[in-house]
Amino acid sequence: MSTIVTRFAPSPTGYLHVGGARTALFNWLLARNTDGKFLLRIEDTDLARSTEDATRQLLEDLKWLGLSWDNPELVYQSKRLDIYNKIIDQMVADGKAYEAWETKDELEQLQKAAERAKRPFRYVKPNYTADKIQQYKDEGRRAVIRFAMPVKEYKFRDIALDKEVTISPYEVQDFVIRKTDGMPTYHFGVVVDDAEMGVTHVLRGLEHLLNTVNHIALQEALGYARPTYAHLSVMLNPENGEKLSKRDRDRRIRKRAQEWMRSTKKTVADLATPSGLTESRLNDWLTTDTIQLDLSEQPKVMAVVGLKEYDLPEIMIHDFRKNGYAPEVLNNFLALQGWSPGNDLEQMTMQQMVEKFSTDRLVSSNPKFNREKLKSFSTDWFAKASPEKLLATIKDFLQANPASPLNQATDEQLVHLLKMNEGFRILSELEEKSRFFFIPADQIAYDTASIDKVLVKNDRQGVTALKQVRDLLAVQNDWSAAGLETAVKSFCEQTGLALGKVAQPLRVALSGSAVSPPIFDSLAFLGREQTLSRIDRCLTVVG
RNA sequence: GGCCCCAUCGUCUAGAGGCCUAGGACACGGCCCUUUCACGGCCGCGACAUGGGUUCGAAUCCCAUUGGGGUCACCA
Repeated sequence: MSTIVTRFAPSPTGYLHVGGARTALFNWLLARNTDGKFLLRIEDTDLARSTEDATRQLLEDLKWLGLSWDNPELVYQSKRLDIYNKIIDQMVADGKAYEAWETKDELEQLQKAAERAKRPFRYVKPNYTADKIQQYKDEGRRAVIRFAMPVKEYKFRDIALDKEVTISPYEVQDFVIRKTDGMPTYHFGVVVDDAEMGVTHVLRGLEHLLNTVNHIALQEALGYARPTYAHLSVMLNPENGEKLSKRDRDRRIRKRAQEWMRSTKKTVADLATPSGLTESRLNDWLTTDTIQLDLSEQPKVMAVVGLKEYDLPEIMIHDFRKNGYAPEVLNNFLALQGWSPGNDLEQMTMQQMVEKFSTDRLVSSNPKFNREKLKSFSTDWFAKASPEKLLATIKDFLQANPASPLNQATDEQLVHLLKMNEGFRILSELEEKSRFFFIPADQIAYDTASIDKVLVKNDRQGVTALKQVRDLLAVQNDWSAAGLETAVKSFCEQTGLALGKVAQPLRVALSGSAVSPPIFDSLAFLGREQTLSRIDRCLTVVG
């Protein structure tokens, strides 16, 4: 039995997308399951979009997920031009490929004409005369190289679909293998590199299914072995049933902005002023689905319409990290999008997934990405995680959220916060509930609705209770959570107040909102001085 | 539109012709727990897209219809 070699071959255009991560995971799982090799290759042949920064982010995300690759030297396609050109030149010499002189514009015209005539567009090699070629050269045109694809029926087996896929001769056409800028196209790059790297199994998204015919034709022309193919289902956005896309985040913001304007009877101008964007820009964005806000504009609009980072659907791996998921949980959930170990088994460690993984349990229908279930997995994972694991995870989370006030916390305090927040789902929820501990008393923002409900309403009974409990706390000796609980509860018994009538005013006074960790833990964590000064400030606020 | 892929609860799925009165998980509903938000416990609701075959017998095999998705670049 020869070694199985898989690979992940992303193009570096930004942070890693969940779809890409899932493809990487499956390739990694297959390699680890069979004691094979998992290789990483950077497909940076699109000069306009590839950046070094993006490569760095990509590697960071892959490392965060724990998907280790086995080639110590990364393969960059942009560094392999000599190899590609040698092969391409030979193909041209052998008549297996040729120079084609049409410009992008000309090709586009042909495609449009075909669309108008309701015919599928297929490239047909024109008859270039020597004069014509000379004329093109004089115009300064540069030729691409096209592969003269043998016209015939192509068949290949797909082990994910568990079937033979047949492509008819009418579907094949001569495709570009070298662009005018001298770079190879994707089709050419993958075929050559997969062969040279000894890749035996290609697991990739279903969107590549029809590309496979180009690849096997090239393999035949070049005398390469054909790898085993498995095309994975496509993860879908549950809201519209389409492929998950970065644009989904922008859509969510637009939807919220429209709701905000409707419910508060605001105009575009009301949105423009506080966000600092122009009215015309916002108008275009609000009315056109294809126009997106860029990364610097998004937060400005979000702040105005009341959207938080974690309200947006996570699409990039980095989004999940920032929202406080553990990488193991994400991997577990991603593994279940298009694969199932059977036997009602769902929650697994990385090790279990490696042991159980098998390509014949791949599921071929497209899953809708269900974040609620992911969140539930996360809840269970955090509940079971060891203290050391929890601490490491929250520190990683804070590293991804440098602006969080929790970055001031000591390790000991973090452990404490983790303990008092038991039952939390994701770390961003813990952060949201606990950040007030680390915000100076005079910077606490009071939520007006909570102030009104808990303190002002019902003849300011809440204010009265708060004043009384302040007096009690001022002389309280035992400032432990248990001691505070005893003191406050006996106070409740004496006054006949329900605990909630005391705890909620306190909570609002300390945190500014009606939500916090358990009240006695919170008091103990803050300490007497902070507690009293926050109560005093709150009392000034309510007057 | 051409071509290709897919089709079990709202969602992710189990199911390899009789173990199916279709199992699990998430979501949802009810009750319980509770100082808030969560968490947790118990109970419940809920699916084989449709129509034809094949077979003693079909969620499972075949065909058609319908529906969904993908793809038609000098982007990967």
